[in-house]
Amino acid sequence: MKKSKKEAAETRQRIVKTASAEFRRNGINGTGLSDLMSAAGLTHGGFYRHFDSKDQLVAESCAAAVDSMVESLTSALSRKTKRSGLEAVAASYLSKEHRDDSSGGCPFVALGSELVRSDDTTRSVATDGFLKLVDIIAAQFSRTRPDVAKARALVALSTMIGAVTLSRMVTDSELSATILRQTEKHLTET
Amino acid sequence: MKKSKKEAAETRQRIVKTASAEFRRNGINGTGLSDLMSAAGLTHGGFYRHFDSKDQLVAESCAAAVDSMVESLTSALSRKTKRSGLEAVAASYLSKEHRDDSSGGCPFVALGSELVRSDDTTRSVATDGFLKLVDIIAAQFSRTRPDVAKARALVALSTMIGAVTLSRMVTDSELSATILRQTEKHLTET
DNA sequence: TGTACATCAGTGAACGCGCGTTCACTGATGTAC
DNA sequence: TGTACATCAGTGAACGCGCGTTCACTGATGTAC
Repeated sequence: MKKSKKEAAETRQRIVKTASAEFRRNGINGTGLSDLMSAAGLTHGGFYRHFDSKDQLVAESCAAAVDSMVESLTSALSRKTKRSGLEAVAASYLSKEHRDDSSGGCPFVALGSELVRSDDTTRSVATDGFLKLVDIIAAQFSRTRPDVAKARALVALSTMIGAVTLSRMVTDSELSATILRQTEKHLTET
Repeated sequence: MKKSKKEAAETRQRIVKTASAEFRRNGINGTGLSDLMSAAGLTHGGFYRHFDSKDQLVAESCAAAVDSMVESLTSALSRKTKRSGLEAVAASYLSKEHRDDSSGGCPFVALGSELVRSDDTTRSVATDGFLKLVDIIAAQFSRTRPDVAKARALVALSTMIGAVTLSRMVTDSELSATILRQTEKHLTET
C-alpha cells in the first residue's frame, strides 16, 4: 500500500488543508484526529506517518489558515472597489460572508481563545501571522510614517477581530449585523 | 452527610464562582468537572445535586463572570482618575493586570471562540452580558445621542476585546504591550 | 535493464486515559405527629 | 417538646465513550547490484 513520494506529499498537504478548515469550524479541542482524517479521506492510523503530534498539525494548519487570510485580504485589495485600502479590507473582513464562513475565515477569530492556550510553537506561528496581516494593512497607509501606520493597523485589526468574534457569538441577528456595520463605519471614518 | 439548605446554597454558589474562574483560566473544554469540584473542595459525584449538566454550569458561570466584569468597570469608573469615562474604562480594561488575570478578567476575552460554539442558553447569557457592558460604556457618552453612544460603545468594546485577546496570544512581550498601549491611545484620542 | 530487497504510506485494531454522567450508599437535616 | 421517618447533600465507585497515540501488518515504491 505504500504510495509514491509525490502522492505522500499531496496527502500531507491535504491533511493540513482539511485540518485548517475543521479546526476553524469546530475548534481545536472540538476536532478529533479520527474525524479529521476521515474528512481528508483517510483512516486515522496513518496520521503519525506525517506528523509527530496533533500539536504539530495545529501549528501547521494555523500557518495555512493565515496564508489563506493573506490571500483573501490581498484579493480584496486588488479588486479596489473602495476609496482606500483600509475600507476595502474592512468591507471584506466585516462582511456577513466572513462572519458566516468560520472554516474559511480568519483563524484569530475562529480560534482566538484557544490559540492563547496553545503551545509556544503555535503561538509563535500565530504571532508571525498576525504581524503579516498588520503589515498588509499598514501598507495601505502610504502617506503615514511607518511606525504610526503599524500602530493604526494593529488597532484596526484588533477591532475587526473583536467585532467578528462578537458578531458570531451574539444570538440576536440584528445586533450581530449592527456590530459589523458600526465597526465598518468607524474604521471607514477614521 | 446531608447539609442544611443554607449550606447547600453556599456550596452551589461556591461551585459557580470556582467554575467561573477555572473556565476562564483553562477554557471550558480544558476544565473537567472532576478538577473543578476538587478546586471547590468537593468530590465530583455531588455535582448533579446542584446542576443538570456541565452546560448549565457553563451558562451560570458565564453570567457570574459578566457580573464581576460589571463590578470591575463600575469600580474603575468610580475611581475617576481619568478625564473621561471611556478613558477610565480603557485604562483598566487594557492594563497588563487585566491581560495577566485571565481567571478574573473578561469572559469574552478568555472564552471568546468557545462561547461562539456554546449552546443557545450560554450564548444568550453572553449576549445579555455583552449588552450590559455596552450600556455601561455608552452611559459615559452623556452628551451624545443614545443610539450614537451605543454604537460607539459597541465598537470600543469590540476593539478592547480583540486587543486583549491578541495581547495574550502573542509570544512577543513587547508586541503584547504595544497592542495594549496603542489601543488605549486610540480609544483615548477618539 | 532486470531482479532482489528494504522502505514506508496507509490500514485497522488496540492501548490507557480522562471525560461527562449515573448510582448505591451515608447520615445529618427537616418535617409530621 | 420529643420522637419517628422521609429527604437529600455529598461520597466514591462505576458506566460508556471518544480522545491522542501506538503497533503489527500489507503491499506498492524506490534502491542497490
